[in-house]
Amino acid sequence: MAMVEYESSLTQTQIVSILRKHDVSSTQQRIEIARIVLSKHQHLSAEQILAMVNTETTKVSKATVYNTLGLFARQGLVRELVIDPNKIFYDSNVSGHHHFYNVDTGELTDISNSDVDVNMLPKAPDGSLIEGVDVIVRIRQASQT
Amino acid sequence: MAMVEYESSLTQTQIVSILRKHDVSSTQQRIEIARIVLSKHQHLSAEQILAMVNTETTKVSKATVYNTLGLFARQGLVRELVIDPNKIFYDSNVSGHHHFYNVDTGELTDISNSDVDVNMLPKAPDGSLIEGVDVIVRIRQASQT
DNA sequence: CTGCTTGCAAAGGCTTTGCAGAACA
DNA sequence: TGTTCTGCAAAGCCTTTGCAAGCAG
Repeated sequence: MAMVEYESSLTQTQIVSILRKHDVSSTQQRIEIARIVLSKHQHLSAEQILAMVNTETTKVSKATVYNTLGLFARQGLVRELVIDPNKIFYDSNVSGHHHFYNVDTGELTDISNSDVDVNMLPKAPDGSLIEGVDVIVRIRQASQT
Repeated sequence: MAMVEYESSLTQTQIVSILRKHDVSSTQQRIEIARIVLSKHQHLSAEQILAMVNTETTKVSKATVYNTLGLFARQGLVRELVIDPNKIFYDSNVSGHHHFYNVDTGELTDISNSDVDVNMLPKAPDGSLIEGVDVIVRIRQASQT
């Protein structure tokens, strides 16, 4: 009773397929982590993922969680969000979108890409090319007066 | 010989005045740090600032550099840039502008505010208000083929 | 003088690493 | 069976903190 509640339910087979598509070989632990991270679009810290994974059946060590998340990020399965000075957030939504960051609560909220219109005039300097654009809208609790 | 080369030269009096304007009382160390940080628009890590300050006459401890930069940020003298997972950059350019971030080199370059047109459609959720918008354009070395 | 500031070093939080045992193909 | 992966704990990096001595007004 009282089991996990994922929004989208990815089958083990689907997860394995996704991992393989990103050149990540499947292991029990990676599947568990992927299940948490990929099933739902949200922003989780390594610490949170560690906790969520270990609420479940399988126990995964801290080292493996960190290493796996780093691997996932390198392989493009998740996106690393660097917003908070002392925590990396992992976002399974790899497609272009942006974020509200509540500086008071540390809360992170999605902004749909279509809600932000960024007209980039400058081209990347030198011989560099644009890889992505992150827009972080820092918000703060409005004073209730 | 072989002295420092600051772009704009702020006099001690000017620095003191700026600090005071931001409710920061003046001390020898804060003035030294401010001289480095405020004289020129650039992106420096605490580590770099520590090194630059201690190249000079006055020696400032690591703790004081970190604490002072935190203080400066809180008082609006500088802006903390959270872009690199394991380093905070301090930007003396407090006015609205954005950044190129070269993921290969870690290099940070300014984008003038006028070069980016962000049309923010979504309003901040709840009773929150927008404090600022950070746009980070991740760039990467173009493959020379 | 009285309080704020500095500095040293130790502590702290997050993440990475080394290496032996375990799991996978 | 060979290779890759996991896990534990220790190490590492950046930053913060505690507390005594020092400087500012």
